[in-house]
Amino acid sequence: MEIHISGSANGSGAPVIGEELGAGDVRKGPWTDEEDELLINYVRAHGEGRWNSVAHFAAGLKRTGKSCRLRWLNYLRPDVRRGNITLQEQLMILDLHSRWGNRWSKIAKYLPGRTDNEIKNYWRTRVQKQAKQLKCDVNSQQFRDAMRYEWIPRMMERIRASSGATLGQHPSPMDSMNHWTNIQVLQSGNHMRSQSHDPTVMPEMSSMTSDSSDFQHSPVSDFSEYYYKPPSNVHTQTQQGPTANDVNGCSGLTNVVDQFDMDINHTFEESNSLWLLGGGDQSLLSDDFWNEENIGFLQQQLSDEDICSF
DNA sequence: AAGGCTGTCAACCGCACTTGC
DNA sequence: AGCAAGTGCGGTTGACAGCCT
Repeated sequence: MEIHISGSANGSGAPVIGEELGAGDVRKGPWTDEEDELLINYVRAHGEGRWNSVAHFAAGLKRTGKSCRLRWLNYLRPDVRRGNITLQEQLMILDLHSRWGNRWSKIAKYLPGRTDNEIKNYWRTRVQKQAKQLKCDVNSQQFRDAMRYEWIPRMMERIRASSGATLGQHPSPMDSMNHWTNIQVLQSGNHMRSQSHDPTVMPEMSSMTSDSSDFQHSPVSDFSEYYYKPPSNVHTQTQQGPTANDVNGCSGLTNVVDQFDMDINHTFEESNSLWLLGGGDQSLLSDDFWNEENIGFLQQQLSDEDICSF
């Protein structure tokens, strides 16, 4: 058995009692500065990927390939952003999660510099906490409705008030959000809330593939639930809920929504660098939507039976 | 001051998927 | 087609800092 005393892997400077080395002399636990340096040097020399070769090429780095990959992607990568999740990012996370569910890596692709791990942690520590505080399940229809019809518009309003002047001349995610919200409001009155859901069940998502599903709609978002358009080679029998036609008799809506999906993806990509990296009001950088004022407001909204009465 | 509690976040684990043979 | 190795992803855990009593 070998005990390691690691350095300040988390920047705290506090010594961390190391852990036992496994059968293969593999180290676990917090990374030391020396290990970080070894890994950085390895990536400089060999590039990303081939993580299982790290232990071979980086002498002294007794980590598994998986551990090295994780350390690099979540911490050492030069473009990793640190610090508070901005209001815009929070909004983006709420929106994308309502569409895709716990597809953290997919969501992370729309938040430059943020890792799936960071977003996942944000969701668990902030959003789920607030859902608990509001006494509703994070996957419940109630919570999703509150998020969609109250929280997101409210966040948009705040962002618009703070950054409208600087964002006004460019397409922004806010424009897409408005587009999206408007469509949903259009639909909300007559159908969506009348559907029965099991609020505790997160719909199965295993049928989705990673990249080809970029423009698919996850059943997690009830908006997409009704307008899900599976790939032509996929049978639709497992798809729950009525089709767009069933719901509103509007055969063109699926196309409208598909077009919107392309819009929002395009817009996000185009504008991310602008509005995330300084295009907006910098005062929002450390803002947090989950403050007392907003939570109080939301509690009030949730206490009303018909929270989307428009 | 000390112990307990809570929130945050880095890291690990297990499983699924992909790729090469 | 089947297998193994490599990689990616999401869930979970554990360490630590800060707050509370």
